[in-house]
Amino acid sequence: MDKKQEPLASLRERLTRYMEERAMRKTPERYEILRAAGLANGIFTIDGLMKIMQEDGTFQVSRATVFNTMELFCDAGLIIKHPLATAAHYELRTDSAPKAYSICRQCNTITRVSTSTAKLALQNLHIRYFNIEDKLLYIHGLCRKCQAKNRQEARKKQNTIKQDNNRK
Amino acid sequence: MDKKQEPLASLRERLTRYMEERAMRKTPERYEILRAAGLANGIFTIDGLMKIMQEDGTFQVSRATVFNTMELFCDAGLIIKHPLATAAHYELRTDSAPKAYSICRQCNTITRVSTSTAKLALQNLHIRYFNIEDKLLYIHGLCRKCQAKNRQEARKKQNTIKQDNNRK
DNA sequence: GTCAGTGCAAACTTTTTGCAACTAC
DNA sequence: GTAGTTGCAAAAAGTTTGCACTGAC
Repeated sequence: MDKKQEPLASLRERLTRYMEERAMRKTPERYEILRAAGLANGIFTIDGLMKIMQEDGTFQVSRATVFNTMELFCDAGLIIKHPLATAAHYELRTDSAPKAYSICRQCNTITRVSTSTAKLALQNLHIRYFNIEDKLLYIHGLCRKCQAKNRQEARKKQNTIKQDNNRK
Repeated sequence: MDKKQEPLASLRERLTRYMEERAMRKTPERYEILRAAGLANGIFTIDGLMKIMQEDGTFQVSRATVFNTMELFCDAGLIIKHPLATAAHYELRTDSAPKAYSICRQCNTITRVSTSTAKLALQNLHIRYFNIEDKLLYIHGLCRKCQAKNRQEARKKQNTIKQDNNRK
């Protein structure tokens, strides 16, 4: 069995249990969307998920249903929602361990980063009267690509100024 | 001098420097919006900021300009943007120390929390090739109020079921 | 058979953009 | 005077909602 499918199977069970407890209908759409989220393999957007389902092909679900279902999955604790400036990003939530992400303020790319050091510190962090479900650390800044891009543009600009000076 | 005004004065200077370096216009609107952000005293939204400026009265700025200016302030590193599910929240950025927030998944309230323990662990956290500007820890879960509210509703529901059973 | 859930389109909210008018330089 | 900014309104993008239809129970 594909190793990646294991957490997905667990999530599927949790979804079933969640819906049964609340007497909700176990529609094929809901399971299909969860499956597609598994195929996404990491962080994804609604658009991305729609594309995956279209390419995968076997099943068509409307955009509105995907939105509604994502909210259900969030409430059920099956996915994590990252409400970024551009569009909400999601990812499967296989455990409740603290997670860290880098977000580039220029290209808005979000990337999961592994920070075992920070994780340990955050693990036993509590807040009085607040029932913690998730700890998400967002590290904002400039990614490698954008740093390089900016350096190059600064160089170009510098050259233009030099040319201007030579012309005088 | 009002103690609270000190960081604001520093931010004003940084704004001036930022704009001068880029030959941007030091318009009264920009300084006025920064002042209003100081009056907000914590985390605020665009709507909240507009209201503050209306009540404060001396100056009127259009919504679009506030949005544009907030982006400028972000780029200048004067404010932190929290792109939440409901609407973006902002706050003045007086230093680059790691910050933590609790966000209730039910009422969407965001609150700054002091976590000296986590701060220390996050302080010396680095990512290869990534130029870190801010570290924001979001702690998702249920706030005290919503927990109480949910408990109360569960109790009410339980009573209804009991009544149903008695009727039979 | 019933009603929760879906699909579609339309509404809604937040944010961005185009353009004329303005004003800081 | 000129070009960067503002204000307004209109557009865009993302998300939510209303309603008729469908299918899970």
